[in-house]
Amino acid sequence: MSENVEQNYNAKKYRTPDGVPADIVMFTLTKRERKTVTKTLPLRELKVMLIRRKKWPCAGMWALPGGFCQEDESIYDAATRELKEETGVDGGHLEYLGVYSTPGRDPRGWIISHAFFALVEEWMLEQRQASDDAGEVGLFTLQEALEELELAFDHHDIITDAYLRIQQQMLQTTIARQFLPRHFTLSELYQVIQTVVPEFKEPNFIRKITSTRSRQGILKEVRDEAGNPVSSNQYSQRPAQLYMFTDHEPLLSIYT
Amino acid sequence: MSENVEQNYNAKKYRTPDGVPADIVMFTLTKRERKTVTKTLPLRELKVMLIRRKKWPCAGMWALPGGFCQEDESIYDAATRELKEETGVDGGHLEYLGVYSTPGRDPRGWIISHAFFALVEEWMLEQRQASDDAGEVGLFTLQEALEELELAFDHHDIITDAYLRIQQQMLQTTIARQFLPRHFTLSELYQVIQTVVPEFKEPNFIRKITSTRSRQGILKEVRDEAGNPVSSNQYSQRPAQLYMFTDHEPLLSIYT
DNA sequence: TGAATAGTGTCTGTGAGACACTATCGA
DNA sequence: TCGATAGTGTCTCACAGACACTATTCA
Repeated sequence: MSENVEQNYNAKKYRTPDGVPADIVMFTLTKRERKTVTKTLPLRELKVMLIRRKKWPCAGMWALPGGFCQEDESIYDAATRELKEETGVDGGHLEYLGVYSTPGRDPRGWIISHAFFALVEEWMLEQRQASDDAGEVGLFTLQEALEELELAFDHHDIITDAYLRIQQQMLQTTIARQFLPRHFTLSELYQVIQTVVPEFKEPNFIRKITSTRSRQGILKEVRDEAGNPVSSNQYSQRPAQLYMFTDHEPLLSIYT
Repeated sequence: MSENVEQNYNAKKYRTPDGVPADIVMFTLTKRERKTVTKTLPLRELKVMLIRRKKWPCAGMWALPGGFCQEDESIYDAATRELKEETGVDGGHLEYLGVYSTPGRDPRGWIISHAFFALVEEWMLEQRQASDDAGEVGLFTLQEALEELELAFDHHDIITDAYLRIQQQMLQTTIARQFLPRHFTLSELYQVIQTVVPEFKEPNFIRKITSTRSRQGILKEVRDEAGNPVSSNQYSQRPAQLYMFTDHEPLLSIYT
């Protein structure tokens, strides 16, 4: 019974885990300008950063970046530290995903891994590629990562879960802002959503999002000092109204 | 760097955690018949089960039931096992909540706790109250647990998080089914939602939920073999149509 | 002028929301 | 007949969804 375990508890009297790492699924949205006669939206792709392992176990296989948690930090602290070590940046979106603890998942012993996912900008990962102790680093599309690569440990499961989670978050929260500049056009927003969630189809997207009720205050138009709407023609011939996210996160319900 | 840690990894060469417990926030919806002249809905209250600790640390304080994870099981297995030990039942809703790892959260050492929440029926907890090795067991409303009791470790945080999570899940998934019989009336459903999320107010609940579009197929009417609608007057003079949940879980989006 | 993207006009159908009204049954 | 819950009638307004149309800019 749990109470007996607790009342007799004494560190090292029982078998304890051999390590508690934090592994991070680092997503980025790459953006490549297209060479066309007229202005167009850039191509965007959702990619995940992996490193090729050099040592046992799983030498030569691709794995998530991560590292062991230390006694004087929380798991979240460890993930923050790893993210900074890998990208050179603190800040950005870092969110807990879950725990992976199936017995035998790591040949080194009883290793309980905590997965996070991070949304980072592409240039942050380029720094990482320059660092030398890193080993080989790669940016892969989700399809490549999940269907073509040989992944270490249970990282295939972790990436699958992270992909599902980021898709859900993309539709239910405003994390799209992590992949956009502060001011953006509705086409850009739509493109970001569709890049992460290809199933998302809204033919009347602009219509719906600009009708006050349904956007529920998550967006507002950008206006200059004089109160005039601000638009941009960076990606199109005709200038498009710029929008920004508000601080409001709506509460969804299946019953309303 | 994480790679160096990994390449030199050797169990017990580094400081490792002193234990990885699973703690469970067991919610139940109590149901008490009211003595009135005519039939009425029962009173319902959301409660959480706590046990009073008998030993150091936090002796005498109220704590979440839980126990240490063993090497040959996953954290989820450990939670399942604990849930069964506490309630005598396997099955029911058990869901991962998160990890609690702030340094110093447990005076016994480096203890990383994994929290779950479970939705159980009241009678399952009564069995637990009968078992003797258990120590004192109590069922408390959320307000009592969070504002009046002295809680062990960081269990106040865990219960707060679990409460927010169950409220979110109540509105965004069909976990309400865990608190209802297979066939139920819309008043019962509304009451269950309101018990868990008091802020939820829908004056036209029946109207909205019975209009095909907005209920999105999560509910369907109960019909008998002949295809006639089935109703019940268990809680009201006038019989009410019975409904049941379908297997459909709708996908919500802030953008549609 | 044509290509490419940004938006609007307009119509139909349907849900939201409010509020008063009727229905059913048993005490 | 009254109390208590279940459910409907009806009205207004706003949004959803479709589709054709106009607007803006630059090569």
